[in-house]
Amino acid sequence: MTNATAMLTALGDPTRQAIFERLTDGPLAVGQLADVLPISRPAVSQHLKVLKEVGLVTDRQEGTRRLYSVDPDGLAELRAHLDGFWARSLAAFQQHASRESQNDQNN
Amino acid sequence: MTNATAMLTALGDPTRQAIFERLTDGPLAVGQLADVLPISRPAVSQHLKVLKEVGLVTDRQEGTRRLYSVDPDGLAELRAHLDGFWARSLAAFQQHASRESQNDQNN
DNA sequence: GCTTACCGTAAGCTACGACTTACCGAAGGG
DNA sequence: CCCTTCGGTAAGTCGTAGCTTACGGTAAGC
Repeated sequence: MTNATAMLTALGDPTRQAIFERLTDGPLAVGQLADVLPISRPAVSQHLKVLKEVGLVTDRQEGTRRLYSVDPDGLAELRAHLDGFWARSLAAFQQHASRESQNDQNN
Repeated sequence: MTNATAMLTALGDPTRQAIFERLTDGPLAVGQLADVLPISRPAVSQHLKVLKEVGLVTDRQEGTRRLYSVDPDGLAELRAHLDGFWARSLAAFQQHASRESQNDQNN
């Protein structure tokens, strides 16, 4: 399992999607996320741990609070992986289309 | 839940990731996927159903077999959503950086 | 028309993942 | 120094997602 696939698995949970999407608007503390989301603060911590392990977010201490931000490098890696999907599927589609036109010529 | 987030949730399962990745190399029948993957054929069918519901794959009848392909439009939609994440996180990062330099001037 | 290949769906089981509450540690403020 | 705020971790519960086997249904081949 590559890192990008691990990122996709991490973002598979809707709650983690919501957390990550909030963080794209700027850094947030754990409590701030818990105030907005319909889950408890420990639950938010657990989700943030998963997102951090796959490299999608970063955390830094800010006094007594802990601010989480999206990791641009991680997000870039995920986008690159999706771009790979895109390139290959496009190539496969064009190959299929060319085979189709080949068949049309034969008919 | 937007369609793009539903796609992310669908791709959250590693088996579905494997299925989708295989399909990026070209259309495949259900049995062909089941031969390669370490799960039974009905399990593959169930995964394909999920991927189809969110618009990530398409199916067409080919005689007695059923060929599944990646849906370029669906993949494009997912990429666009990721690009939104990227744009917003970049803007937030730059805003944070500008605030930092502001603070540096004040110190 | 019978058989074979191929596939979707139903029913049921099991494991895991997403919560909760409870507890503890670290950092600041009075 | 307390005390309060803030957050990570442990333990335990519960729902559900993913898998299997079993069955039925359609298209092609002889």
